[in-house]
Amino acid sequence: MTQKSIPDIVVGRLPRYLRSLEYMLRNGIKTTSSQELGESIGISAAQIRKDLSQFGEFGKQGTGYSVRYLVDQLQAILHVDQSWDLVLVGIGDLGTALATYQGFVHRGFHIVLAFDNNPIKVGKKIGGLIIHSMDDLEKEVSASKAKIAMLSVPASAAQETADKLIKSGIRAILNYAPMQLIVPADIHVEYIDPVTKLQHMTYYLG
Amino acid sequence: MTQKSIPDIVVGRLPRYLRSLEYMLRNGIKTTSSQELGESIGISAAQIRKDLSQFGEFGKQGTGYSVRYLVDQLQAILHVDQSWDLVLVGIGDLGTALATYQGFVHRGFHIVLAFDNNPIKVGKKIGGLIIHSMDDLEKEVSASKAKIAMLSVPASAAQETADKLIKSGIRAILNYAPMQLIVPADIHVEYIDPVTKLQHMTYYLG
DNA sequence: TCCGCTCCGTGAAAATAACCACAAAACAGG
DNA sequence: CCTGTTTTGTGGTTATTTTCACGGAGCGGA
Repeated sequence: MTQKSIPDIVVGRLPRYLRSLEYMLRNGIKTTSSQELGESIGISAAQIRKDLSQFGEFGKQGTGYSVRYLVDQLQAILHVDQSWDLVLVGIGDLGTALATYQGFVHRGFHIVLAFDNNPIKVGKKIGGLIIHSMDDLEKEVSASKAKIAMLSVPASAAQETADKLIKSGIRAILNYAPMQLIVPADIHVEYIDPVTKLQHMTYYLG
Repeated sequence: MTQKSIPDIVVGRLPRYLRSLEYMLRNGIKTTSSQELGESIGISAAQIRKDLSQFGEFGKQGTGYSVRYLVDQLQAILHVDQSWDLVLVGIGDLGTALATYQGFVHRGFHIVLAFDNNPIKVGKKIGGLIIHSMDDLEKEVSASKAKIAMLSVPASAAQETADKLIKSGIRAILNYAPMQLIVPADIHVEYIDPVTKLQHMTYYLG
């Protein structure tokens, strides 16, 4: 079946398919087609069929895809048919927003540990979590089963913090700090930098 | 010279080059090479040279690139050698974080208008801005010179809000709502959905 | 049952993107 | 002014990604 590895660019599209399909599911749409799904997310129908075919045959000719079934399959492929624990490091304005954001829980991601190095914040509660000292990071993270961290510390502290997280067993980092992290090859990093996105758009605004 | 249009994927890398170069500039590094720049952001040297060559010749053989000069050039290419006004719609936890985030101002983006439809919030101040009612959105945005909006409203309100923004002269939207927007071809939209990024990573975490 | 539509999965083709490798420019040291 | 080293910009090649287009399965109606 899928012995040779799937291109990362294909994997990156699957969450977008899933998001749109989950929306259909909530709205009671039972069946869809590659055509319809493609139009809803701005991707060609052929592309969607090709992407999905990398993982198996999920549709029926003449009918299309069962939304429920395809959601289940994509969740399994992306391993989001289980709940994931998250670690949150850096409880500034952004970290606070992340800690209280309801969208994570609804989609299977639970923040279980929060850290900040500001002594005034340590011990306080945020979104049901006690803020721990950065000094306890390695101990606490190692003791947890979290494999994913969200990093919302200042750029100047990001690399150092990432190193500690990796040493503590973290395997994937969602980095909100506006800088590139240097990590071992088996650690996955994704970046969220709104300014980078804005600058991409200003190119076209002439 | 560069009459035929530059691939979007190339444009998307320029902000990353710029970010790294600005970091070098702050640290007093006067000169760099495609090799060094590439290593700092995990992109091949050949790729960087090829990308830059789409816009002109910025380096010197044997020497490399003047960091200062290349920063200036990239800023001009991306049109971030000027300040840009932003509109922020949706002042929940995330919107609040965006309103107070210092990283925008430092990199030339100024939030000039903030909107929320919650009457309790309207009239209050956030990060030096008065929160306006959503009812005044079209009037206020049309009167401003902002061309870019950040959208941090609930998914259910995103499309409707985007439509109003576009009607008011907005040409680019940074969408934080976890849903695809349907917009005219000449409107630019970029998406920030952390859950999508997390799901991309869980694929590899098996 | 047969016909007309729909729509998947896929091999082949086309289009894009990334990489390689080299001529030539820059410069430092003798 | 010559030599050795560095590093750009780029034509050519390779690799990846997207699109095309078609056989055939599914389904509904007559």
